[in-house]
Parts: sequence; structure tokens; C-alpha cells
Amino acid sequence: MTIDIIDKEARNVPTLASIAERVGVSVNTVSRALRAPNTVRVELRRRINAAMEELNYVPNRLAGGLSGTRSDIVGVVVTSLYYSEFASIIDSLQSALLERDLQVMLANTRYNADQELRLVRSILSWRPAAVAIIGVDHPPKVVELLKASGIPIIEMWDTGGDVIDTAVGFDHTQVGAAQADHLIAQGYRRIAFLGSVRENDKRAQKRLSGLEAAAAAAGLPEITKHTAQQGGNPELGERLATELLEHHPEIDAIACNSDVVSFGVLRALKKLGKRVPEDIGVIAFGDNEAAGCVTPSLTTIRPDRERIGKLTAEAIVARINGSEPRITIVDWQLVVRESTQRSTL
Amino acid sequence: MTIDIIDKEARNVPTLASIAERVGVSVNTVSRALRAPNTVRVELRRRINAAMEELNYVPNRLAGGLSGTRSDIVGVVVTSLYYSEFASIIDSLQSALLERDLQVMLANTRYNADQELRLVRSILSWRPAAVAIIGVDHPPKVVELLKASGIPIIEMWDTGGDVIDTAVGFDHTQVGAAQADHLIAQGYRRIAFLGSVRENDKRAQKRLSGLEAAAAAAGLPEITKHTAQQGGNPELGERLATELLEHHPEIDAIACNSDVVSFGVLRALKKLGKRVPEDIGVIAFGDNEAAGCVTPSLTTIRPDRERIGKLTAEAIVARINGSEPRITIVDWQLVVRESTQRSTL
DNA sequence: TTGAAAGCGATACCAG
DNA sequence: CTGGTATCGCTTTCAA
Repeated sequence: MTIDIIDKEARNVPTLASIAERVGVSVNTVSRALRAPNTVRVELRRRINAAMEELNYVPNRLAGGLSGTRSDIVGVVVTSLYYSEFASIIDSLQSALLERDLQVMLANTRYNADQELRLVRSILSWRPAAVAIIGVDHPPKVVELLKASGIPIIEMWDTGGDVIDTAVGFDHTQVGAAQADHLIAQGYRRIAFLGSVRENDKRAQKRLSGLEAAAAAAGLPEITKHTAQQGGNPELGERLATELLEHHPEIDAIACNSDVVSFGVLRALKKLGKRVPEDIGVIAFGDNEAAGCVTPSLTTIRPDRERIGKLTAEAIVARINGSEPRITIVDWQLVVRESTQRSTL
Repeated sequence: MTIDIIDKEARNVPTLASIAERVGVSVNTVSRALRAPNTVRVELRRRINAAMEELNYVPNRLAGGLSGTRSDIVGVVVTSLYYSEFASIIDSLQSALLERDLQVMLANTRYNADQELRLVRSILSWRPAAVAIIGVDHPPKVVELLKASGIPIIEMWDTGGDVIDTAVGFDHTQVGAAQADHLIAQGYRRIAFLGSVRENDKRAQKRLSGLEAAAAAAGLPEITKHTAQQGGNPELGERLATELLEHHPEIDAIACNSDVVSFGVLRALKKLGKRVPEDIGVIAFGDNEAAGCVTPSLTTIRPDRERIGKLTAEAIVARINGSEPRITIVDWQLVVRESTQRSTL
């Protein structure tokens, strides 16, 4: 007994028992004072709160989660954190979850499938109330684990494929098609696709195939592709664009997989003496905050990341409360700026 | 609000006991097969692993953490997730922690002090192995809680002030001074400061005061300030710059608090017919990925976010393993581009 | 309104 | 090598 007390003293982390002892009540009265205050006498409650305040008591949720019937962790699995691609989704998601006292446990796969399995397993080991994950294309084992967990699984960003449970996002194939359609409407005919397309970035692949299909449907010559596996940045865009035009001087439009890459494309075109949008049109995807500030300003597709985060939070709460799984489409927008405005000339 | 998870009874989530029963050994043995495989007979181990695989067993770390001595969670508290300000720090931090099997629990205060207290409390309730938090300026209660927790606390990004335990970052006052020094060296005399400076963004305030001090030391007239509380974006920069020049046409240099804001500043100056860098110089802070792609390209300060994340992870591991607290300075860099290159004309 | 006692799932220390 | 058994801190009946 004495040893026990010394032990606790040494670790210096107050527990419900410390509070109870100090106030002279039982552990579970203190517990109730916390979770159901109105079941505890006012004066007693006040003394308990005072003791907690004084000892800097912080509940141990590991214990709470183990014992109780609720767990308020939400696992969030993204494929990237670079260049705000998903940062704003996480931002709005976590802030909406906060209102429900749900805590975000974050994992970043960096587009690595092995990592994804490992991270999903790790997240599930915390017995989250739900998991939100980027994309609908996961290794079979990941899908199996997520399904077996029995908790709501919300797939974000992409809805074009087999959904495990609930999804919030849009069909990336249509984005590619919209890029092609816009370029064609502006009179461009020899379209190239350029950018970073990582092996596990199925969304990028879908956008590309949407672009190809739409171009083919319009009777255009085959899309010239020039891609790289590495992450996207302006330097990559500059290099790829330079190489592309060297081998394919006939190109009159470039569809990019991300705004950041296209910034480099614009720089390359300027160096090559190509006029944008007159000689070559450029369209991208992402709506980076700088897209309207480069010269010429960039035509791009704007996904509503904030809304995806918010709706994902709502879907999580709804599913936890027992509503049915569903797929929510979040509209994106074509933002036409100077880089493709040939028609007004 | 608390939320009930889906009926536990209905779901048969496998536990160590399920595995043990299936294989016909004790719980204990299964546990050891997991943590110390070489203390279990090979053949038995194989059967245990097979059972785990078959049942999709995922360990319950709530239980593990409660019973064991460590929790493997690292709490990460940031002040913003927008515009990749801290996303890349989190990116490199979490990826470095991953190698140590440490899990990131994320919280975003959005520059709100009340939120910070609430979130820190929430994070501590998961009994993390350590907490990494942006900045060294926290409400007293936050500091008290963090200190009382008895775990390593790593303050990131800023080192200019009272450090709780360990810090990885740089002195933001010096950044402001460097902005001033550079502008002065390029011959600018009437400097203005412009941008988003939120009440709780002490770093922004430090950069500003560094700028003012350096300007004063060089005998320049007082810095004209034009700031806003809202978050920074190009629109804000455009508005602030337009207003600024309307009231202070004598200004010949603008120091900005973030690249994203200065993108808008450049746009405003172009509309006003001001030449950059000839009439007005522009310097910013952050080194956004587009900084080299706008016209004129932007002179800015580049903090090494990736390195801060990585060194924070290392500091966490070191502190957990008992090494002494320390402050690590991570160098930043002045990146001179066109927007201030007046001297070469 | 309050308290006693039985878990929650895993770990750790001892025996066997 | 393997198996009891006592926790870990809190929640949750069920009584009082």
C-alpha cells in the first residue's frame, strides 16, 4: 500500500483516485462529476472541480476509451501533406470535428502503398470512432482491415470507384474531361498532358484518362504525355515543358496535373519565347493560392477542399449516429483565367 | 457532446484472448509472440501469426498504453494548416516519427488562445510520449499544463523567448531585421510593413519588431504599418497595398509577412503602374513554392521547414531517451530574386 | 445522491 | 518456454 502511494507520487500524474482521495469521495463520484455533473451535489461538485484545477488533473483517455463505450479519435489518412494539397481538407475537417470533441489522429502515406497498410493498421489499433482516408483505391488488405474494423469509413477526395462505406468527393475523370473540353472550346487541338503522376496517385491517373477520352471523343489526335514519378513542383514543370516542346513543337496546349507544376511550365514557355495563351494554352488542377497571381494568370480546376473537409466531418458524425452510408459529390469549378483565354483576342 | 460507437457486442473485434483461445495457448504467450517473438517456440509462433492474420487482429493500443509504460503518441499542436505554412513541418515530422513507430495526434489552434488550452488538454489526455507545439508564447495555463505533464515538450518554429523544455526553430526578430537590412542595402529608404498579423501570431509580431528596430538603427524614418487580423491571402495583399499607397505615396519598399500576401501586393503595384523593383521593392517571408514563378519573382526569407520537422523528431526521440533539453537553431536563408534587385540596374 | 465491484485488453512480474 | 495474476485508470451496472 505504502509502495503504491510512493509510486503515484513519483510519477506525479493525478488520477481520478487522487482527486477522490483528496476530496474524500469515491472514484466514481468524481467520474460522474465530470461526465454527468447534474448527478452530483452542487457543493460537492465544486470541491471536486477545485481539486482537479489545483492538481492540474487531465483525464486519461486511454483508460476511458478502454473501459467506456466511446472512443473519440478519428483516424485521418492522407497521401500527402506537401503544397497544401490536403492540408486545407484536414484543416476544415479537424475544426469541424473539434466541435464534436473528436480528436484527429493523422497519418501520411506519401503515396506509398506499403506505408498505407502499416499506417491504417496503426490507426485502427487506437480503436478510432471512424476513419477518414484519401481516395477510393486501396490495397486489398487495407480494404479488408477497414471493413473488418466495423467502424464508419469515409473515403475523401475521390468518388470514382468502389466505395467501402461512405465517400465525400468527386469523380476525377470528369475533371480531366472538363480540361479537355475547355481547351477544345478555346480552339486548341494538339493537347499534351504533363506533370507528376505517381504510381499510387490514382486520382491523377483518372484525370489523365478523362482527358484522353474527351480528346478522343472530339476527334483530336492522341494526347502526348510527359510525366514523372517524383512529386510536383515548379522545377519539374519547367523541365518537363522544355523537354516536351523540344520533341513535340506542334503542341498548342498543355494540361497539367497540378498548379504548382504549371507555374514552372509557364516559366519554361516564357523562356522558349512562346506566348501564352496565343501560341500555347495552359490549364491545370488544384487552384493554388498563387494561380491568380502568376503571369499570365492560370486557368485551373478548383476543388472545394474546405467543403470536402466539412462534409466529411458531418458524414462521420452521421454515420457514428447510425445513419446510412452514402456518397456525397462535392462540386468543383472551372476557373478560367488568362492562360487559356484565346477566344477573346 | 459524446458519441457512442457502433455496438461493441455486435462486432466481434478480435482480442489477444480470441487469438489465444483459437490457438490454445495463454493470452500471455500471444502477447509475447508479438513483442518478443524469440521467446516463443517457432512453430507456436507460426500458428499464432496465422490466427492473427486470419482474424484480422489489430492490437488495442488503448489497452497497451494503459498497461505499459509508454503510449507511442506524439501530440502535435500547430496554429494553422492553411497555405502549407506548417504542413511541410508536419510532413517531415510525422515521417521521421514513423520510423520510430510514433503516431501523430494533430491539433490546430487556428491562432486561438482558448482553443490552444482546450486542445493541449485534450492531447495530454491521451498520455502522449511527447508534445511538439508551434511557438514559445503560450497562455500561462497552457505552459503550466505542459510542464505538469512531465513529458518532453518541443517548441517548434520560434526560439525567441522562454522555452519550456526544448526548442527547434529560429529567432523571428532576426528575420525582420534581415528584411530591413536587405532593403536598405538595395537603397530603399521609406519602408512599409504590410500583412496579416493576428493577435496570437507572436512570430509575425516579432518579425515586425525586428524590422522596425533595424530600420531605426539605420536612421530611417518610422516604418509605416498596414496590417489586418484576418488570415493572409493575395486578395488581402492587394487591398492593403492599394490602401497603403493611396495614403503613403512616398513608400519605396514593402516588407510582407508572407509570400502569399505579397503575391497580391505585386498585383496591386502592377495595376497602380508602379514598377518593381525600380519604384518599389518587395520582400516577403515564407518562400512559397510559387515565389520564384510570379513576375517579378519574389525576394523572400526561406525557413527550412523540412529540417525543423526532422530535427524536432530527433529532439523528441532524444528527450524520450533521457538526453538533456536544448535549443536548436535552424538557419533560414535570404533568397534574393527580382523584386528587390535594384542594385544591378 | 453516492459507493462497491466488475470489467475493458494488454503488459509485466513471477512461478512452474 | 509458458501460464497465472495483479495492475493500469476509468466507466458502468447495481445496490444502498
